[in-house]
Parts: sequence; structure tokens; C-alpha cells
Amino acid sequence: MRYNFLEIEKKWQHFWKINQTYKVSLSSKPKLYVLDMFPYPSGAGLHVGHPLGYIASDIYSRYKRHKGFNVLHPQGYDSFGLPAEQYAIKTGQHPKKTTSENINMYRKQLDRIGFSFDWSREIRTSDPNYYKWTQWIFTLMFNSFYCSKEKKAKSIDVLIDSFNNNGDKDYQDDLKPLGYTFSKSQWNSFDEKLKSEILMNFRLAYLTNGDVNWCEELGTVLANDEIINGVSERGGYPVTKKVVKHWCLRISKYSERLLNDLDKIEWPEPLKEMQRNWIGKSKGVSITFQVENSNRQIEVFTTRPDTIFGVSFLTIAPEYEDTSELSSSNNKSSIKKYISEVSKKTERDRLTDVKTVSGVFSGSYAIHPFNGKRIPIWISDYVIASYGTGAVMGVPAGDQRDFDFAKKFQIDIPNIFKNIDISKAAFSDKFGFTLINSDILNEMDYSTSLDLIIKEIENRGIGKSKIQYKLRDAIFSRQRYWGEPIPIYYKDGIPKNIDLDNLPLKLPEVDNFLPTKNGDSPLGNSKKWAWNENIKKVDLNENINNVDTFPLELNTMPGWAGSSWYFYRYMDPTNDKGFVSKDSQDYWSDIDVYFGGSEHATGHLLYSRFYQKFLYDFKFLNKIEYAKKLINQGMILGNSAFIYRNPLTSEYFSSDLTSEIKLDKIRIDIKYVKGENEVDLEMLQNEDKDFNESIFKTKNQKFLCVREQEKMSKSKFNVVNPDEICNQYGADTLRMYEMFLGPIEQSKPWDTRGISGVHSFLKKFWNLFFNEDGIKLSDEEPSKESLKTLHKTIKKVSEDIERLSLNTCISSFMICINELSSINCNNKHILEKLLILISPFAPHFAEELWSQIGNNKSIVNEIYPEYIEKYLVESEKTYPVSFNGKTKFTINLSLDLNKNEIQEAVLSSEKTKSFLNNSNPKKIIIVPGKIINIVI
RNA sequence: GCUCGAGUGGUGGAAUUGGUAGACACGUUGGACUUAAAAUCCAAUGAGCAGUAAUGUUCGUGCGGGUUCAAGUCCCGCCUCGAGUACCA
Repeated sequence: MRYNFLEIEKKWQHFWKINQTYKVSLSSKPKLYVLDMFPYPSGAGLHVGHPLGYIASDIYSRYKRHKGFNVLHPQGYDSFGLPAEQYAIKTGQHPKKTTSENINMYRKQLDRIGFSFDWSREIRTSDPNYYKWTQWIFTLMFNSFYCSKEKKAKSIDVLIDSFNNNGDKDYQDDLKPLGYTFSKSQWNSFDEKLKSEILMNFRLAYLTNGDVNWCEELGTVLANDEIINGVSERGGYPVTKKVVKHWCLRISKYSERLLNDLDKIEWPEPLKEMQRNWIGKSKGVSITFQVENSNRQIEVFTTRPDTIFGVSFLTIAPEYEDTSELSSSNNKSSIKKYISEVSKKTERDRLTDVKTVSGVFSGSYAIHPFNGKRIPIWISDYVIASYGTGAVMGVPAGDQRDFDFAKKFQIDIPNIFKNIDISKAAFSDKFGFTLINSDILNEMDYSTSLDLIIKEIENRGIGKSKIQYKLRDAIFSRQRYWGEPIPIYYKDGIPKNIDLDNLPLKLPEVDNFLPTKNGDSPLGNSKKWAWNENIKKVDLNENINNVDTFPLELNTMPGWAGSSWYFYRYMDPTNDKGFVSKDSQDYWSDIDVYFGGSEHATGHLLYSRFYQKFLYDFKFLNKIEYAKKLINQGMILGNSAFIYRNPLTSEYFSSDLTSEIKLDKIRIDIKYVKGENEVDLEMLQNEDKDFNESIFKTKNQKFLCVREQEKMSKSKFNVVNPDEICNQYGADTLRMYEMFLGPIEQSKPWDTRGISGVHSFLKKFWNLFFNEDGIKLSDEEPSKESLKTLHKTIKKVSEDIERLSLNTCISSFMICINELSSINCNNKHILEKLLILISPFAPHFAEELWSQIGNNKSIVNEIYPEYIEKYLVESEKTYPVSFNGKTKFTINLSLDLNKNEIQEAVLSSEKTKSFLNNSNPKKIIIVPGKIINIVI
């Protein structure tokens, strides 16, 4: 019987669907939660790179089911956000429509690969029943603050109570830097607006007016992690700074916990490192400088207070709040000009322009707190307003940026390092120096001077130790249509949250959902977007009298709002009393293995950890981290093809032609390449409009192209569609081949030619079950040889799945089937156990043969075969015998022999004698069961 | 610049604790079957040298050094590639 994969796969996919084979519920069995990062359905469809992680997680899930676990393995769609909306805009349709179409297409493609997802738990972040809880969490954040003493989030009511009863007493440390001091009675006399303003400084979801990353092309604000190399991650559009009123999440309060708890999870080290860098903890000191002839002070942050005697200027950021106050009258216009120039720079310019030093003198001076020297205050964009205090002390001797700045503006460069030449560059090492010209610190090294100066600074009350983080609060507002509405309305300009009972606040229908260049939100186009505290959402078209309507927030949430907590919704997807029930959470607990790409390191994977900790603080969750283990699957690289063109004559050249002119590199669709690297010019000219007018160098010349491997992407014309592979070889072959390519965490090139090896393996396996008459298995006692092969494979495959080394599993299967084929094994006991072993990898294949050999139940819950050691016990070992570490020959010896007996046997062998050539060995090293090494 | 990875045949990769480097597969070459092709099966396949051959022998895991009886694996110093990040004081 032939291996008819198309028919088999269709049959079993249908079987699994109607029998709900993969549906799980709470049970007394041990649980396991295996999750993939859910996709955003983009419209381009799947290519073979997408399912790589899904296949690995599916194999792992299926294996664990065989091992007796109740496995939660769900899937859903991250269907709100920029990718979905950009696709809708591009195709001129409503995002709701395109999103559901794309989801259907994704689902069809996913189903063909035979995943064991429990689709009854499917979630979509754009579903109101889902985003109700996304809004609910936001509201909880709005009504919370971070208690610095207890290091956890608490209800904002705790803070209000304290203000009501004690004034600022309990929170002076937080209020003073903000400029607020008040007694109990003062607080109670404040109007609601002022109270709201003060509280806004504490809320974990807060409204603020400040500089944001503005992307005009996308018509929205972006978070830091959505900008790559100074342009938007989506589309690659320029980003500038703009002052906009926007919502933020106070994630920075969780910096320390986000950093420390990384040690508690088994995530890839490079990814943890990325998060650590992004959080960017540094220890330092803040020091206050008095401004000359003024009662103003400038506070700087530095990690090198030991270099304080090398200060020759201060620099403040252009956005620093008091720049105008500091500027003397004759400098005012040049300062204004400089500041406006800086604000016009795009993020990209700022990045590429790092080498250009710019700045302007403010006209004011500060007084050095130790030696009383006059220190000029400068303004420059090399200082970032949002980091530290927005002001730095310039120590040109010890910091390259300060050095460059001082050189450019001819500021003093006092040397404070003994016998170190700083004429060409600053000296920024923390070792190998002693200080000079440094008053009390003279002749001291780094650590001694550091300890002393910190003590001195604190004793004199001019500063204190401080820990600084790079992590900024997350900008939460998006001026876009396709996202969760932020459930806030404005009563007399004061933001109020919508009662939890009234969630979800559903996205309104609008005539026009396109973003605007000036940043007005599309939700403003709705006539129904207003709130009344009694009648709730108001339709402004209706004639409503005597009803106070309040404007609703026009911004929507970013894409990561819905993805920051979705893994809990799978546990209990239809619950309308809470985002997850206690029972479900107690049972499923957390994710055991989470599969996804490392590109989410500083986005989704950081935000979701923050959400986790926030919800943990309120005991809505009982773990401080949500995923014990994370696997970053690598990319599958596609083959891209390029040809070269002379930019002047538009002639095309074969790639091996050397030319003195710099040739343009033109990307062509890989389908025009035949064989290794020959371009089918006729096809290219016929099909590709761009190439019609092109002049080719010679008509009958062969055109060669250059190939490069890069990330698979539709725009690079190098995608391979999994459907095509399924049609030609079947899903089981696709699954096994993707795993066979290499370790999952590694990037690896796709080469469809290699797939035949895996496919013929399955055919070979299949053929063991059949002869000309049909199924033909023997029921006899299996041979020793076949038992050894089977148990060797059980051991190797199960160990390899446990450590997620799936490529080597495939090799073991191939070795196993090669061995069984060579002895023509058709033993039922052996083969049926092998079917269970292969079932996680090739589920359709395994189900079909399982039923053909007479089972009427699905194979998916069969118990995994036990590995029995006795079948593997060897009595002999082929020892490699090496001389001076180089293997010369092998010798078969019983494993029962001890060292002396082995030595005797080896030395008496003729071969040894010939290598020794009558000399005596200096030393003989014998590792029983491993090697024999003779030193001569 | 800084941080973190990774360099093994023509290709993808294997070698889990230092112990026969190159498993498994692709590709290539030769052969069988066939009128022919496809499919299938068999054999060879790291490089060099010697030999008709069996075989022998040297080199070989990015480069240079070291530790060890023994190094792809450990240590030191470089080179190259990839990823992340970037005026973070």
C-alpha cells in the first residue's frame, strides 16, 4: 500500500476536529502549559518560517501528553494594533473585516500542518469580551500607585486616605521632589482639579504632557521599543520629538523587580541580557551645584563622583525646564535658536549625527561645591532630559563626550590623573590611576576616592547616592482607530475612569478610521463617543436634553496592551466574572515552556512581566513570573537573488563580471532563478514589468545572479509557502524537515531540495508495515537486535525532546529505521511502540498506521513506551587504541575486564607490538569502557 | 563604541560530562533496474601523499599560543560574522 499522505492528513485532521481530541479541562492529572506567542494576522499569510516554533511546541506538547500530562496548548490572535490596521489601510478596507479574513486564512494554513491546539480556547485581542479585561487592568492601574516603602502597587485610595488624614507626612519623599508640601487641612481644602493633578503623579496609569516619539507617517506616537535605528519598526518611517498629552504606564517603578527576578526564570541568557541593558541600572551620586547670583540649583547625576575636581563645566539638556531662566539676556536669542534646531531633528538624525558636537553657552555660572570655582553652564543635546537629572557635570579629563565638547568650545581640560596623558583623549578607566589636583582625594585610587567623596558629599548635604535606571515609563496612547479604547472620560477636564461594571467600552463605528497627520484620533469622528454617568455611552445624534455629556478619551491602547496578559485568558477564556478564575489559575498556574522570537525581548516580554508583577501585587495572580522557561526559535532564512545593473547605461551584467563602475544591485524574485544561480531572462522580462525596458548586454548570454540568505519576507520575494510543501510532501514531512534543519534556537537557511531525505524516511518507515498483500506484521517475540534498536531510540528520543534538541531526534529515527529495514523487521511489538515515538513528530502518519494495525482509539493519549536498560547492555566494547593521543587501531574487549586485564590484553596484541617497535611504553592510560592511550 | 552569541566537509548540521571528529541528511560521482525518463535500490564521498589494490601515512573543527596522557570541547591573546544597543553621564 502506498503512503498517500494527502488523503491521510485530511482524514485525521477531520477526525481530530469532530472528536475534539485536543480539548482539555481541569483534571487531577499533572498539568503542563505549553504556549506559542500568538500571531498577528498580517495579510501576507504564513511562510515556512512562521510555523517553526509552533511545530517544536506541538511536538513537545504531544510528547508530554503521551507522558501522562494534561497539556494546555492553546492558540489565538493578537488582532489589534498597527500591523492589522496598516494592512487594512493599504487595502482600503475596514480593519474589522480584514482582520477576520486574515484570521480565517491563518487558521486554514495552520490546520494543514496538524497542530494539536485546543481551539475551543481561541482568543482574539480585538474581541470585546477579551478587551473588556484589557480595559479592566488599565483601570486598575489608573486606580493604583506604587508604594516605595513596601515596594508594591496599592490602591490609590490608600494614598488618598493618607492625604486626608495626615497630609503629606507619609509620602514626603515622593511629594517634595515634585514641589508639593501640604498639611491635612490644606489637602482637604484643595479643589478637585489640584487633587487630581497631585494624584496623577502617583497613578500607575497616568496622563502626562511631554515629549514623545511622533511618527507622522503612521499618524501616531510610538514607544521606545517600537523604534529601531531611529525609524518606526513598522514601515521604517521617520520619528521626531513632539509634545503631546498622552497616557503612560509607570513601569519604571518596577525596574528593580524586573531586573532581579530575571534570575528566577529559565530564559535564554542573551535575552535576559537585553532586558538588563534595557532596564540599565547604574549606581551613582546626585550632586547639587549652586547657580551664581541666583537661588537656583542644578542637580547632576554622575557615576564618577571621584572625578569631581576635574569638573570644568556643567551641561544641561535643551529640554531642561529652566533653560530660559538661566540664560542671560544677551544669549537668549542664540539659545532659543539652538533649542528649536534640536527639536526639529528626527530621531534618525540624532543617531547618525552622534559625532557632531553642538551646544550653546547659557551665560550663567555655577559654583563648585568643593573648591568654589566658577563653572560655566552650557546647553547641549548630548545630554538627555529624561535620564538622570537632565544635567551632567563636565569632566573632560575623564569622559570622552565631555572631552570632545570641551575641545570644540575651548573649555579648560584640567588633568586629574597622575602621569596620564590626556592631550588626545579622555581617560575613562576605573583602574590604573591615582588622582592629582583633587584636594582631599589626591594620590588615591578609584575605590578609595569613591568611598571618601560619597561620604563627604553626603556629610556636607550637597548630594546623595542614587540608583538610576534607563527604563522609561511606557507610552500607552496611540492616535489610531484599531485598538482598545482607553476607558476614561473627562469631567471638567479631570480624567475619570469608567465604572468596571460598564466595561467593555466598545470601539465605536466611524466613517473614517484613517489616522491624521496632525495627531487627532480617529475616534473623534464618531458621533457616539461621549459619556454620561447615568446613561453611559451617549449617541450625540440623538436629541438629548438636560443631560451632561462628557468627552471620552480619543486615544486607543498600543498593540502590547492585549498581549501583556493573554496567556491567563487561555486558562479560562469565557469567564465573564474575572479575567481568569481562581480555580483555573490554581490548576494551570503558569507557562511551563513559552516559544517565541527574541525580537520581543524589550517589548512584549518586558511589558508582560510588568503586568504580571502588577497583578501579583493585588493578589490577582499568585506567581511573580509567568513563564518558567522560554525558547527563542531562530529565523528561517530565505534565498534572495540579485542581479547587477550599470546605473548609467541600465545594462545588466552577470554577477561574476568585474566592473569599474559601482553596479546597482537589483533584487529579483527567486522564481526567475533556475538551477544554481542562472536567471531565466525570458521569464523575467515577460512577467516583470520593471525589466521590460531593460537593455541586456548580450542576447544569448547566460545571466548569473548572486544569492544571499536573509530573513524570509514577502517583500524580499524569497518566501516558501508551507501549503505548497504540504501539497507536495505532506504536513508530516514538513514538520519533520523543519525540525531536521537544525537546532530550533538557531537561524538556518531553507533549502527545499533537502526535504526528500525526510520524505523518503517516512516512506521507508511506512513500507516496514506492508508487503504486496497489505499489512503484514509478525506477532512473534522480537529479536534481540530489534529490541536493542527500539530501546536505544526510546532513550535517545525522549532525552532529546526533554532538552528540546529536536533535530537530533529526527536523526535517531532515521538511524532506527535504517537498522530495522536492514533486518527486514516487521515485528508488531517493535513497530507499534515506534509509532508512539514518532507520533509527536508525524501525527497523521502515526494515527493512520496505528488504526491500520487494529487500534480503534486515537494514538494521542497512548502511554509513551518505557526505556528498558537491559536491552542495551553490551558485553563487549570496541576500544580505540591510541598512541600519544592518536588513534591507530581498535580492539574488541570484554567490558568485564578491569584495568590490569585490559592492559595485558592490549600489550599482548600483535598490533600494539608493531607500533611499540620493541620500546617500552612510558605510560598507559586506560579508561574502562572508553579509551586506551599508550604514551611512548 | 559597548554588550551578548557564533565560526566544524561542497551544503544543513552531529559529537549531552575533555576520550574513535564529521553521526544523520542533502548534494556530487559511479553502478543496478528501465526502450527511455521518473521513482527505487546499491556503492563511494574531509583534504593531501604513496600504492593496481587491500592498505599505509600526513594534515584537519576561524587564527596564534597554553594546560593535559588526550582539546571542536578548558585557559590566554587575536580575526571574522551575526544579534542587540547607542550621546544613559
